[in-house]
Amino acid sequence: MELQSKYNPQDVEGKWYQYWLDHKLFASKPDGREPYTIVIPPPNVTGVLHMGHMLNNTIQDILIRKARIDGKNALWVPGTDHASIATEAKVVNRLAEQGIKKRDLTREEFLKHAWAWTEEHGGIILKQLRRLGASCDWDRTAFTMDEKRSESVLKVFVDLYEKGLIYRGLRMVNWDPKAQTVLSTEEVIYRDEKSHLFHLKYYVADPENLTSIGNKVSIDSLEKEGNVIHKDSKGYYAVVATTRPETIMGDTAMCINPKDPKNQWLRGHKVIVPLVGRVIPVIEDRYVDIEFGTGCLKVTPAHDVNDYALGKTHNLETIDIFNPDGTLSEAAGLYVGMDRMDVRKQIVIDLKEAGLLEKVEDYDNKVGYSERNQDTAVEPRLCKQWFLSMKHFADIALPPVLEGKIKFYPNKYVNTYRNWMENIQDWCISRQLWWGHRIPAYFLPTAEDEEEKYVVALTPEAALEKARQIKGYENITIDQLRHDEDALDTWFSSWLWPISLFDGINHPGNEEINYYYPTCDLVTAPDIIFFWVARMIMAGEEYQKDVPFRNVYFTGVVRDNLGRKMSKSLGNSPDPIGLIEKYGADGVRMGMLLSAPAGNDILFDEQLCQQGAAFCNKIWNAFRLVKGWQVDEKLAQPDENKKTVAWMEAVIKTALLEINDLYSKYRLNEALMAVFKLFTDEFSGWYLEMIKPAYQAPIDKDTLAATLQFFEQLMKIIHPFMPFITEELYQHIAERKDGESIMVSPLHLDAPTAADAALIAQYDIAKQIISGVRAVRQTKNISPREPLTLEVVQPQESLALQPIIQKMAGLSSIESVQTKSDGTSSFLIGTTEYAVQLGSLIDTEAEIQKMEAELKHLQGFLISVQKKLSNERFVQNAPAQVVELERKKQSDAETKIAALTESIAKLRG
RNA sequence: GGGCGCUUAGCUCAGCUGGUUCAGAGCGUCUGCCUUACAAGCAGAGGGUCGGCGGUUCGAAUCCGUCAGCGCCCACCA
Repeated sequence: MELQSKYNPQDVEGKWYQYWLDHKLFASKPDGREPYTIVIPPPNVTGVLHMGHMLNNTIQDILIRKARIDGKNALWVPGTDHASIATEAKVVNRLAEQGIKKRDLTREEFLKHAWAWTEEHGGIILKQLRRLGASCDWDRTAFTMDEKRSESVLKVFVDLYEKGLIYRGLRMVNWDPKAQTVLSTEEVIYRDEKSHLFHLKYYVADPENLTSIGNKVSIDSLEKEGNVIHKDSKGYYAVVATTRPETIMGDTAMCINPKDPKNQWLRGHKVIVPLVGRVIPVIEDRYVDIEFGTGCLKVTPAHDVNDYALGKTHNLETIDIFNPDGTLSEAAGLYVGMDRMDVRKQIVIDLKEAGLLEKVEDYDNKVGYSERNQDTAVEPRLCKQWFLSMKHFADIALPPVLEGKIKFYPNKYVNTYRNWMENIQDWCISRQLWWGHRIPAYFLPTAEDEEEKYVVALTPEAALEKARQIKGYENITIDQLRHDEDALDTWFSSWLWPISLFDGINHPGNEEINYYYPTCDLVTAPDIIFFWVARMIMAGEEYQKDVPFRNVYFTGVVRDNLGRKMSKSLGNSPDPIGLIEKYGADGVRMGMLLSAPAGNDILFDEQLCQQGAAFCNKIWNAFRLVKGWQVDEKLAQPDENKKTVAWMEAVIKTALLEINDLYSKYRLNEALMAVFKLFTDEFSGWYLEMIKPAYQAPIDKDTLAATLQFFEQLMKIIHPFMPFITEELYQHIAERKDGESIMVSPLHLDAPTAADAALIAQYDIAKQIISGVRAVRQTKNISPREPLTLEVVQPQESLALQPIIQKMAGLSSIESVQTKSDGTSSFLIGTTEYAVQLGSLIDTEAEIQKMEAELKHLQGFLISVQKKLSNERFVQNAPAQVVELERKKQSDAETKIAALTESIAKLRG
């Protein structure tokens, strides 16, 4: 068949993907082979593919396909995540566009909308992954909220509750006023912000008593003691520095450090909250930093974690001044109904007007934002939530990583992991959301002032049974049970992923979980190391008593070529599908990977995709060349071809060994580079040129057969990186039966031998000679077609590979000589000199200059070596090998210098 | 405030336990070629005192100290 001179990915990619699907080539079932399993980090079900996914999934696909080529039973399980906060927010937004408010809907109505949204947008991302060539076993596609996964989640909740690890408690938690739900500590991202430190006046409520403290009788004497006393026309006041003036309505104390000399005068007094007018006590606690601000801290127990702790210690009243949506509540008394951010602006104006604002300073502080919703600051809030006690999980999840049962690539994340585990906090797992797994807890009817009572059970019926065992509730009915309204944190389902995908929670010890678990590699971004990676290890140890994966490959952040993070607002993120259409999936895969060392950020440059596309074209054309050769069945294989075939075989074996080693270290970009060089330089640049028959001349059948075999091996080696073009050419190399595929055709090569290494060394010298001659042509401006004669000066042994060198360097002959002729340009390979006869083309002066430059360099080199060797301590202390090497360097340099000196002298005549 | 990592050619990066695989690769640059597979190509060339300083050593890109710059993670200083 006729092949076009340009490779067109569009012609083949769709075709082969469909072929793989039709023949179920991605499918895996447990069998006798070694399993190789990856579970996909489930993308948001309603998300679209971005460059991070491209990188991440390209890597997974490479690993999976490599495992298939290695003959393993490879399984890549796909799926999506319900992403409760993000998805619920999207649904709420869409409803808002239609004029529907979430709070006007029942839970059931809302969920109907949410499922509709999921079905509409769900799975787009998985379709997009197919364009990339992702070889997932699609029949296994799972969803964190499908039946099996949901059942697993609820079972685990009940189990952990029964083990006493899940509890319900009143805690200061992080509240997202926009999504109106609580978040875990991990979901809060702190950002540096330029803000202000407002210095507010808190007037002393009982100034008449100021001078009667202890033995002090006058303000003067107080000041002499080091007190810093503020006074204006309205009286004495303390200055409190705060970044959040809008919270003063919640102040229930002011706190000083008992050791603070500046503020002794305030001890035991009361101050007045500005604007609010409430009188609050001055309390003392060593928590307060004497150096910060004025050393006076306003205490707002309802809205600050530290203040909450202070409030507990000092028995302070807690005034919650915010509504769940971040507006001010009735309890605030002022600014009721206004948003907290607006209040901040307004209260500053009002404080200033009232003369209660001493000054404003610029101040850099950190403000927490929801990881999923980065435009609304998180509010600390006191409320009752479900928590998972983490100490036990840290205890079981830390050892496997520290002991190396799980390896991290790059290894530096082990420290991060350990640090987190050692300072673990309990995990707040409830969310005030509807889209998610509803918490299987059921509240019993109680009186207003009575503490809440509840039971935890898989079903309402089971809950009823449990409830009836509680004293006083023997006759309760199912309608009287109130199912908890809250849903679970999304990660509470994701952490079971490697188990729940094989139904290991619902059916422990089933065939699939036994075969596929633990999975082999996890490929993910480091920003979810705590959210997901750590917790999967916890769940794995808890429920399977084994690690969920052996290796974790952390990818970097995809940035643009200026090093900026890709973001929608910058518009610097290319459309992945657009890239695939432009460069082909193979080209984009190569482009992604070329600059992606494990764990380093990748600076994505579209130009790299171009390089990938160019490589495809290179492969394509190499195949075109081979396919175009006419074979002459009667032609005997020339010796040099036989040798070159042996050499190529050695090269491939050697390269494969290196490539496999790079795979094992997850240095995939380097593996790809090695593959690229193997094909481009060794195979195309050298091998094919060496065996290429003269124009329109036939090739012998043995060489052709060997070449096709190499081609097939090379396609298998390249396949993990570039699945489409390799499948296309694999099918062209020989007749393939329907259903056969390169993907499931394992490649096994023997390790290279010493003889292979010797052969490679021999060809290396030949290549150097060829390059030497080409360099002479270049500098002398001689056409590659102009036949030349090469002289080998005083060869120590007969020149190997002479016919090949002649052909590749365009030489008419190669002669051994004792002294080189006049009119030659020469170069050294090792200690042997090679001279190209140039006749009248020779520029003697230029030759002399070139040689003198080299001579000078060699002399300098010789001096440094001699210096080393004349150093007694070096000769004594250095290993014999090293000294020997230096001696060899010395004698080689001397030989070369002698030859050069002689040549120069001769040229000079 | 604590911890981790990085700094090598114009760019992106390799250089593991100190010594010819020690100064490398790819891309880019420059030069010459439309050579009958490929101009998305071929051939050739130039380019770095390995962030600064100090130390250990016969010998340092490599080990130690220190300084500078960059990045990441964690932490309740309002």
